[in-house]
Amino acid sequence: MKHLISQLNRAQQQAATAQLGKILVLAGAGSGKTRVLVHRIAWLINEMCVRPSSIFVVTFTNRAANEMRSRLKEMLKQNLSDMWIGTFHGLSHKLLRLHWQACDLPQDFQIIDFEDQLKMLCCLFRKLGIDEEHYKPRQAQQFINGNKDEGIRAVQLALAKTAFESVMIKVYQHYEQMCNGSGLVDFAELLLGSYELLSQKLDLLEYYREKFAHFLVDEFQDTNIIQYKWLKLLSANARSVTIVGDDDQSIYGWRGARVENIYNFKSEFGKTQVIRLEQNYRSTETILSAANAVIRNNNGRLGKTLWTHTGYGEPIQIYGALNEEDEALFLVHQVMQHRENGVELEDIAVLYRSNAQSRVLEEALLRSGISYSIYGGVRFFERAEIKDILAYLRLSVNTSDDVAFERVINTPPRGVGEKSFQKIRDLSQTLGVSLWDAAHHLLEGRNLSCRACDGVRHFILIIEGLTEKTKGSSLVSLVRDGVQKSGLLAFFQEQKGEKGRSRVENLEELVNATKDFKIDLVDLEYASDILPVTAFLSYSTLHSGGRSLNCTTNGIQLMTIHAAKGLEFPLVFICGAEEGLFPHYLSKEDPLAIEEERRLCYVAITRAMRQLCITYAQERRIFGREEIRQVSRFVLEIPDTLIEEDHRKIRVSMNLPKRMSKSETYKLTDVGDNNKEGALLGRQISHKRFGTGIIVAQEGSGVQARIHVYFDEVGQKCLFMKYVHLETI
DNA sequence: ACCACCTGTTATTAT
DNA sequence: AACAGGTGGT
Repeated sequence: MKHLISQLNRAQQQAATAQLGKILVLAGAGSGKTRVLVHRIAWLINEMCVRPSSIFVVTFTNRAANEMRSRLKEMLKQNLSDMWIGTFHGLSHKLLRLHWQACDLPQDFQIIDFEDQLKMLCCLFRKLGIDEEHYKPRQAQQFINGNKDEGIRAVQLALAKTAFESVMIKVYQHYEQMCNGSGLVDFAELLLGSYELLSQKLDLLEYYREKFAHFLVDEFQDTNIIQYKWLKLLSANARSVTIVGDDDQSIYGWRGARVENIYNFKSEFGKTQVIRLEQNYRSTETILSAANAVIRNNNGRLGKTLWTHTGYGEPIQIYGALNEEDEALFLVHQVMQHRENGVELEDIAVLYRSNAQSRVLEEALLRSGISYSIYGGVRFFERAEIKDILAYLRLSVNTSDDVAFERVINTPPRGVGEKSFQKIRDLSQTLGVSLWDAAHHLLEGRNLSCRACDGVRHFILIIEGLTEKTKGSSLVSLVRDGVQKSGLLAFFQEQKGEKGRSRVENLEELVNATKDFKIDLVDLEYASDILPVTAFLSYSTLHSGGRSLNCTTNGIQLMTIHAAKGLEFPLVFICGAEEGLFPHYLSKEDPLAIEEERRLCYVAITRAMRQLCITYAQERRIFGREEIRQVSRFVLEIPDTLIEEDHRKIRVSMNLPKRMSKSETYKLTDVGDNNKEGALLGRQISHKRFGTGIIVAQEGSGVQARIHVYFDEVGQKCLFMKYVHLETI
């Protein structure tokens, strides 16, 4: 152990070996916080004789939890299955599974994702006859989740002051009933439910307080109100609480996260030892200075400045592309060049603000033959065909699951159309029973058309067949059965083209995935009587993040900045650094939101170890229309001295993207002949206000004629020929 | 009931 | 540019 500890720096050692009690570790990006946490746990076990079963570790992502567990296993070489380690949601889920009876939940309750939740709310809006012009289901979703994140139930809400509020409260109430009736639990409910469980069943609370004496929490700046209360409740008698966080990396305010939690920790938890980790081991000085320069523009920080002695390294490269296709082309170009210089593709990451940006980049990469993998986006378990088959499985364990019923009663089409389904819905409402039961009643009542009757009957048989299999057979054979008997496989096989093929492939991939699925993946090994399907279904929604199931991590990696948090790469590209995109236009009104965007930028920059390249497009297609864009303010906050100045070489040598060259009004030819269009390209010119520059593009004709000029001093500008007086040099 | 086609609408970020 | 929802023909 001494040997292990000696590998840490002073501050890290201090944190890892601190005396029991409350410890707040302010850990800057790349300062080795995971390392500290792992060593701290190892220290507790080895030096303080703490039993693993009394340790409780909370992280934010499954990835972080897995990494920590495997690092610990390697370091300690002992069985750690008694230690509770997981995400807030994962651990809450575990509590609910273990104590489902005390929570008044059905044993096979299922977790619903965002999409399911929204569908339920849409359904509810129709049922309650709410005017969808004025009130949107999306707003209700926000309202409900927002309140749940703060630990507030519908009944606890203050009386409505506005019409809007009263509608929302009504929806919230009905939504709760609907979830209870169907045995469904949403993400926020996992936390709220387990919080209420602990605060209401005092014997359980006592038990867990006794059991867990040591708490460790990662990414504390991202906790929301209910997570904070949950933690506080559980750790009231703890002998040690170690929290790690960085207020500069708080990027989940929109999900209810409160940075204040980290500011108030000292006063709330009592005597606290604060340790700062400010030495960065990840990035070059250049990258770090850029990050520091950007984040300095935020107010109310706890304040810390990262330093390193790894040398300056490469300057930060900035590329202002003509449009998003040019940006993608540039990326391809750069990646190829780096590959020639011996950089592994795995060491390259491409980060962007929103998922929609990935498409153009993907297309360019695909054309160039550079392999890549994408993290996030439309994730595997969120694909329509996968959710369809999961809906069959959900019904097979719980026929009250109305969302699942609604999803697949007529997928694939089996003659139960809108009319018939409405009958089922009506009956379910008048009798106050599930859609499934209503369908049963309706069959007896002979109120359906022949075709619909056959369809419903067939559907019921499929589900009942699957239910039989949930007990005896293996998970694989159940899923394989579901894929076939549901008719989904055949349905997709008949679909022509790329779409149908990929859907069939995905179904096959799902079957394969179930082969090596183990219950302990869900961390539920204690809930021994849980059905394998239920465990699998829970896993599928809780771990929906992450790459598609086949873990091909070769090639460059594409992901949103949010998804990149906690990761590091030798070479990082940040794409779409434009006003309106990053910072996002929905954030620009609110100064606090802008600060969060800036923190996001800080996170993005600090992912890079050796080299950073930032790109933006001067024109981008938004809603199909081309819009002129401006470079992100965050880029302007980076000092010039850190930035590579000579962009011209790249710019002029680049081919123009196909969208441009196809267009009639935008022809480009060799430089040299003044009579041809595009002849001015590459010419050096001087402008009385902007100074000297180089012409990089030319478009339009007559009065519309304009040129794009890259000026040495002020960057790229678009100028109308008829207004400017230029001099060629 | 289902399919093909048309039209208006529209988007952060994600456990 | 993509997508949900509506329309009209089979």
